Amino acid sequence: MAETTRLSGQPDPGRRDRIIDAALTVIAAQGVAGTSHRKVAAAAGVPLGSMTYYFSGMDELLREAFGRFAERGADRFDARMARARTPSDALDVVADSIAGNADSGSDDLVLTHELYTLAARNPDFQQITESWMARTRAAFERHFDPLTSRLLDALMEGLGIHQALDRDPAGVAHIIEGIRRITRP
Amino acid sequence: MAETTRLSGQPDPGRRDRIIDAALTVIAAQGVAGTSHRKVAAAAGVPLGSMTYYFSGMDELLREAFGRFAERGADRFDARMARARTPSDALDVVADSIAGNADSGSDDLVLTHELYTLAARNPDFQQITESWMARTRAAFERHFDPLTSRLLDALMEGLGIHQALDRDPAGVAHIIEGIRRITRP
Amino acid sequence: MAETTRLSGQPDPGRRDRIIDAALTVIAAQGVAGTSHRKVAAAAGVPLGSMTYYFSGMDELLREAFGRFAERGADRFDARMARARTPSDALDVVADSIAGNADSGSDDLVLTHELYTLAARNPDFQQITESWMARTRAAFERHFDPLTSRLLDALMEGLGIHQALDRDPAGVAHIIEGIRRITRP
Amino acid sequence: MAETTRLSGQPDPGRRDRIIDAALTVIAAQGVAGTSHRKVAAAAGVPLGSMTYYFSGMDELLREAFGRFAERGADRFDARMARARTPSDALDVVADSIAGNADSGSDDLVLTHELYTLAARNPDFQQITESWMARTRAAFERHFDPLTSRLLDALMEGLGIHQALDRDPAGVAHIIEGIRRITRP
DNA sequence: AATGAATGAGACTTCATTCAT
DNA sequence: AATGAATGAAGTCTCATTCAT
Repeated sequence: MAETTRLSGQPDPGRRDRIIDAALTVIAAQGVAGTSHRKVAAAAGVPLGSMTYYFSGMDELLREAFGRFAERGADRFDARMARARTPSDALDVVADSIAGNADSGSDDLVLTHELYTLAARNPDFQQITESWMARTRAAFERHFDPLTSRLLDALMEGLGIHQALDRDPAGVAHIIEGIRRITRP
Repeated sequence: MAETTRLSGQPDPGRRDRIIDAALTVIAAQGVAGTSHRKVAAAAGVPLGSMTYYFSGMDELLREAFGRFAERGADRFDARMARARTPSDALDVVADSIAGNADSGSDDLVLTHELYTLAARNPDFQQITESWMARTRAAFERHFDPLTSRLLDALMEGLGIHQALDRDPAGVAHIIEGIRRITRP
Repeated sequence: MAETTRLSGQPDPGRRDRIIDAALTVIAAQGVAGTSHRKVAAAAGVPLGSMTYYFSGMDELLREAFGRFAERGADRFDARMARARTPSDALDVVADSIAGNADSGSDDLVLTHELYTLAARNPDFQQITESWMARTRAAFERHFDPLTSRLLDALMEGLGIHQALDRDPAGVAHIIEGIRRITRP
Repeated sequence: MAETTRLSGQPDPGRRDRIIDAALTVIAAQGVAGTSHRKVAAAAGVPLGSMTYYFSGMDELLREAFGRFAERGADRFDARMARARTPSDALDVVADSIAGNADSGSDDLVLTHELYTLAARNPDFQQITESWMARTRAAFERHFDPLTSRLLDALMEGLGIHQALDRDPAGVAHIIEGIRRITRP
């Protein structure tokens, strides 16, 4: 992970970014509960002292990390929806997204839940989920009316979660049937 | 919380239960990440040493606490669905359940997310969510076919989450429309 | 280790003995530093409460355990020396005893050192080593004069220790040569 | 033991060494079984947190402490043997060394036994005793052939131990006689 | 006579944060 | 601007011992 050896005291413009990415890695692996300055510093290959130099504390680090995570998720979904030409294409994208959650230990899934957990208790993080949700719905609204978009978003969320937590997950056919029903006025 | 002074070493049959309930209280307030033996012991009004006397470690405590939480949730939902005489009654129950999530800081919501977060990484907790989901679906299947039950469950999950994380949550009318669509073959 | 299930409160005459033997097993495996009432109780298959019922504390237990260990060691050596008919036989016994220490992790070796360590600091245990030494010398004096016995005992001790701690231990021929020299006036 | 008050966070180059020496003091007084981070920290006059800052755990501390102890012992013996001009001088050194063990509670004796006890079970410590023994023998081999050196070393070891554990220890005359015999081919 | 229940003390360790450099 | 050194607080856990039964 450390590219070239760097002399102490040399400027290192990307360092803050690297720390944020390392934080996401550590959180995915050990959970927010198991994340510490030390572990993140080790994962990022930076001295421990950097942690409180670049971030006021663990909270700021978590906020930035999950902010980036949500933004990336929204960007990705946005891009895929932008490529969809017809509502039918859009539904395929949704079905694919849900089916992609299938393996329960994926980093994305884990991080999503960690974020929701923080958001359930803390307004700072709720703001992150709120924006993410808004962008997802906006992406839907390229193809569907607002109510349908909202319902579709909720169904996707619920199916995605169950997909991951279920030992006998729904097949693609069932997912498509759900999408079909919810998008039919 | 401590009723009568108790002599050292005296049996206290309800103590284990009290600790589990206290754990849920602490988790709801501070999250799994912020939960410690000390805090739970203080909340339960028991000495710190009791914690590892009754539980092999924090893990066992969390497992028991969330197991109880899930069971209670399933019992409650089961009971409400059992009282529903017609599919229409059942849908009312679902709509009520979802709308009940409205306040984002509710203990139930917070605990649910904490549980999902654990389940996303740990099979022991996944087993808890799995059973919960199974019981919820069984309750649905009193009134609907299996596929509809599964979709309804997912929609309820997704709407519930968004209900809580959304700053401008869906109104009851929208929820009902969603239920209507998903239950219509 | 537990033979037949025994009802609580039933007399169990051998229990004290079993605890002492279990203590030696635990000490051999984990050292005095790693020995606790709990571990010994578990090894002996008796309730924890028995420990302080039968023994005033860890000290008494250690004293009894090492007392028995030393006695057994002395008995064994005594018996072997008693079977020796000539001084030459006796020397063979000594050589065999020393060579027997070869594997450094043997229980006897470990326990011997644990005992010496206690004796180096505590008169109670010094009394145990003192008696053991006295019996060993008495066994020697069946065949040798007191001074030779004493020297032989010391050489046996030293060779035994080095035998065990040395990665390239002395061969039997060297041991015999040592015995030859020390017994020659 | 703490000289001047020191501001929190200030470097203190000698501290690691002081902890190691304090550890030896505590071990000599209370045994490995009775040694804890707390006690060593108190003896060294450092905060408890320093213990795991400087040493990965108790094991590393013990290894370093006994490593230093053995090295010092070997240095001392080496120096004394280096001053011996003739084999006869050398034998005097040996006799003195053995007689020096006379008081059973001496720190050196106690520490030696603690070390042997650890070495009997743990290869890391066996390596320490092994090097010590090698250096002792090398010192002997300045004056004697290898076999005699080895036997002499063993006799010294055994006499030293018995000297300490014996309530009626051998007099110097006996010790000298032993040395005389073992060095006579 | 014997023990299950319980706990206070203390074990090791991790950690976020401070501070002089 | 950046960090290595250091520490107090708190974490989990083990333990010997006490006591009512």
